[in-house]
Amino acid sequence: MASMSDLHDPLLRWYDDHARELPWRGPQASAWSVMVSEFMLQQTPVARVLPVHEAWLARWPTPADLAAEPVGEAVRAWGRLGYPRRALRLHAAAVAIVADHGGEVPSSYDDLRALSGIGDYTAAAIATFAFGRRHVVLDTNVRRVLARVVQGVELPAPAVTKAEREVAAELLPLDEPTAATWSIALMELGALVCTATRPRCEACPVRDACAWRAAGHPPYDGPPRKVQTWAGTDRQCRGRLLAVLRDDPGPVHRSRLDAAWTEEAQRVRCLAGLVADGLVVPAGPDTYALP
DNA sequence: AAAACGTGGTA
DNA sequence: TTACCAAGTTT
Repeated sequence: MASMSDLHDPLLRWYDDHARELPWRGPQASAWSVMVSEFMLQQTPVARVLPVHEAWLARWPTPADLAAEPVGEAVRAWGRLGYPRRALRLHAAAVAIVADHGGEVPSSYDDLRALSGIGDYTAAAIATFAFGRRHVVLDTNVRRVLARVVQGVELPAPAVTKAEREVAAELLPLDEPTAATWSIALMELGALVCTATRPRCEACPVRDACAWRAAGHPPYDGPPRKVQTWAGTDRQCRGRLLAVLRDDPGPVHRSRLDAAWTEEAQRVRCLAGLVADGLVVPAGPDTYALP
């Protein structure tokens, strides 16, 4: 069993030396900037978030700025980040922040958690990284790092377990600012060194305390991890249809959507789904637009 | 509790 | 080229 100092001191020191400079990090970043980044980073790599985040903050520097616009503008500005419902939810969260929190991003976990699009991870992340609160921040990076270093396995279980949460809670430093740095350092290590494939163990600051390394890097042997299919799926169809709307300034005729996806039954079903989700609105007898 | 939900980079 | 993966949330 590794002692606390075997992990904490080397990792905190490593973060101090190797942390990337990102626009949503550091004392100059607003809570809103942090919140926008967390929405965009849900399942989307940093490199693709960077330019969209910058444009977003330039256009909507506060929640009130976004809340004042039609939600369709948020969907359009979301661009090709993927999972466009996140844009809907971010807009809804901005509206709620104006209505219920005086236009300021709330600082408590519970208030954050109550906003649309904010689950356990994002609430903890915003409370921690924007406000310095002390919460367990358990994202895919942290889970992987702890699975390896503490549990000695290559990858964590498909879903978060109680044991995992307990390990993370025990390791979280008591001091608030240190807890925040610890969490972001764990995430950074997972993103840069302790990666899902081909981890750079030789560059790892906690390799001497790593249970997975000590065990000889045994391969993952848990339940099979499901692979997302893509070609021909509703997800791809929805993406195509929404791209047509997004790339055109005004309402578009149904024929434009028909041209984007040949299989009719699926196209009709997906368009109905987009409308039901609030990502698309009928704008006339045969035209559609962003909301 | 499992499935749905986008997109593009990398090996 | 196919497979895997990327700071999850919702139903």
